[in-house]
Amino acid sequence: MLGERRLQVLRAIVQDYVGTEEPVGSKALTERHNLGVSPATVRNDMAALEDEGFIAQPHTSAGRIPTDKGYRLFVDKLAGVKPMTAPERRAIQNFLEGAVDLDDVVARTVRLLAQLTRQVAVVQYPSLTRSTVRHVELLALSPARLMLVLITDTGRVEQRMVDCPAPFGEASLADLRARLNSRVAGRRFSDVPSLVEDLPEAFEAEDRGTVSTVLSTLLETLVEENEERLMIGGTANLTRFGHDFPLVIRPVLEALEEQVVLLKLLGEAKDPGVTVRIGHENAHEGLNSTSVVSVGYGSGGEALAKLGVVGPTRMDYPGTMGAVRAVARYVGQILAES
Amino acid sequence: MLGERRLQVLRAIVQDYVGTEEPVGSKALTERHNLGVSPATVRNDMAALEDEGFIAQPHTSAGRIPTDKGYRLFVDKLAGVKPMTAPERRAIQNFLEGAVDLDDVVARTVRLLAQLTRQVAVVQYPSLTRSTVRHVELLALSPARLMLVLITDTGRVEQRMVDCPAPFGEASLADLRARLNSRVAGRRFSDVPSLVEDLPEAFEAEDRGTVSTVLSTLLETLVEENEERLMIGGTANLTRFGHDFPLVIRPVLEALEEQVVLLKLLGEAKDPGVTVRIGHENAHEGLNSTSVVSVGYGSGGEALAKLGVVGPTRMDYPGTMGAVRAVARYVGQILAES
DNA sequence: TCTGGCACTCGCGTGCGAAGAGTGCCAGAA
DNA sequence: TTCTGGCACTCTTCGCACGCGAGTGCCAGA
Repeated sequence: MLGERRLQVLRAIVQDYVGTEEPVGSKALTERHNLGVSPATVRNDMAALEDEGFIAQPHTSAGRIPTDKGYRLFVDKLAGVKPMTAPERRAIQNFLEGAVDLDDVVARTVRLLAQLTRQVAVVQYPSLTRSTVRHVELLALSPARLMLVLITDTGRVEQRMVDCPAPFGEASLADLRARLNSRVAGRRFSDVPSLVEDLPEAFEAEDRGTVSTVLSTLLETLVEENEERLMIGGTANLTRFGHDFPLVIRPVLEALEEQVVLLKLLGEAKDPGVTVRIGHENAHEGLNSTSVVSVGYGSGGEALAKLGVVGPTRMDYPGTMGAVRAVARYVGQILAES
Repeated sequence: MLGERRLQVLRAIVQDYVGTEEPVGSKALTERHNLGVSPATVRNDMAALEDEGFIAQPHTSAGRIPTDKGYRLFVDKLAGVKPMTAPERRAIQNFLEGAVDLDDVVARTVRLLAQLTRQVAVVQYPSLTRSTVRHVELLALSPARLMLVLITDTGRVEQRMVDCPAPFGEASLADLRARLNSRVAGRRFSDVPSLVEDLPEAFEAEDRGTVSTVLSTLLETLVEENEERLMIGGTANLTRFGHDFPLVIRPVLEALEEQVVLLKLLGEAKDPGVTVRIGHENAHEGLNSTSVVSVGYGSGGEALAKLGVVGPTRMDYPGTMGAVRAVARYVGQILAES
């Protein structure tokens, strides 16, 4: 069992280490924080904290640095979420409000998060399947070639080419478009499969092949694997990683290039609030020396997608969590308005 | 005036330095390349090359490394473009052919270029204004709110919200959509402004305000500044930059984050073929120790946009130029098919 | 349970010397 | 005139020893 003062010592170690990037010793601790006890006492506490695995020494005769477990305790018990100041909130709102379309919203969000947290920002596009259909458009490019365009209420647009098995008349096209929209507009994409399955039956035999092809293209587009997109930014902040950084930065950059990895990373966070995954808690090996702070965002109650930042385990957790939470909130508002 | 052998010496220096990443000395040169002369002779040539500014010594008693001017001479006179091998060409084609939409084409191109050249890849989306209009769609989201969707023949889709000054009936909407498309479909986006300027006159007075609003939104979307988008990838390759890399990588990452900088960078290259900008030839300061190899690509004769790579000045120019040229060619084909 | 003291460890910076790579220059050969 | 071998010189790099200082662990006493 850890006493109250030991927790204070851990908190002080985390704060100092995050600030100075250098192992922190007992003397420095007593000087910078008025713990009311002597360095010797702090040393005893540190020894205990080390036994429990919350802090470690890089080598004998150096100060202590927090372990992943130590950061975990800090995040869970010792620190809250630091709320944004009013000017910061205004700045966020102003910055996001100028966005002209969804791509722009996402791009601005990435920039904003990267600037606020001074870390690498990751923003997922709103999920297709969890959005609702605003409109489905079908365009005839040539008699046997269609373009299918899906538009969500969040402003996301997906388009696909469809090669028809047989020529498809303008009248049939208009018919299909109208039927399709009357069935699915305003409904959730996840309900689309069941809403359209009997649609071919409403058409003449000669058109059924094409209708089926269109529908299967539509359904393929909604498959999990395709629907997830994301944008990252602020990679220049990786250079602030630390002294040993050439070794660390490589795998991180590689992981960031793999969208699959990132999507899994964000997907793992089930918590409705801000989720923090520290160091080895991240399944991906290249990210073992990073922490990921993420949160869901959405226009209504439900989360449409996730956003977050990736940074060194040695990061300002309260501030980062505050920034991530605030940005998510405003992005949700912006999407609801559009 | 430089003799033939001196040029050979320069070529050998560039090749060795690119391979080994280490300053190359006179002895090593004579051993690895059979120049038919002794190290002493090579030393004299090197002294001459140094006087002319083609090579330099990092410090006395080290080998020579090429200067920007040296690379420039190498690229212009001493090396050609190394064509891709047949298997490489097949791999490129296979990789690009699986693309499902334009975003996918661009994303795949970026990955491909990054893998082939092992450098940072940059791909610009096909220019809007230089494409032709496939379709313009107008959707009523609410009585006074429209969504404008532009689709190009390269598969690019742009959407914008339009807030109407007055409610706009379904019939007027269909009318506007039909008139708009009959005027601009199949035409180049750059011609759109002049094609639509008298369109409001065809409508009732009460609808003219809305029509004008729609048109001005349309024209704004075509403004140069908005129309350029790009995607980058392969930033993990920056870690292969060199030993001194922490200092170099930072400004490069920062420059890469600034789309404006990159767009200017690509825009500067006027050459119809592969363009190489070496070190200080790049206007942007952060990129002074990098070279940019770029080329235009397009479905027809005209370049729709640019793509290229950013890497250390110490790069394999012939190979990189070959890869960039080949990828551009295949991307052009893919876009022409879609 | 806390505190002051003390011996101990160990990383880090510094200085020095040897080794090695590479150069510039010169005199002689082709 | 051009190339070549030889030689002295310059610097960088590496290994090593040394001292300093930060920080620890432990112990006896308050």
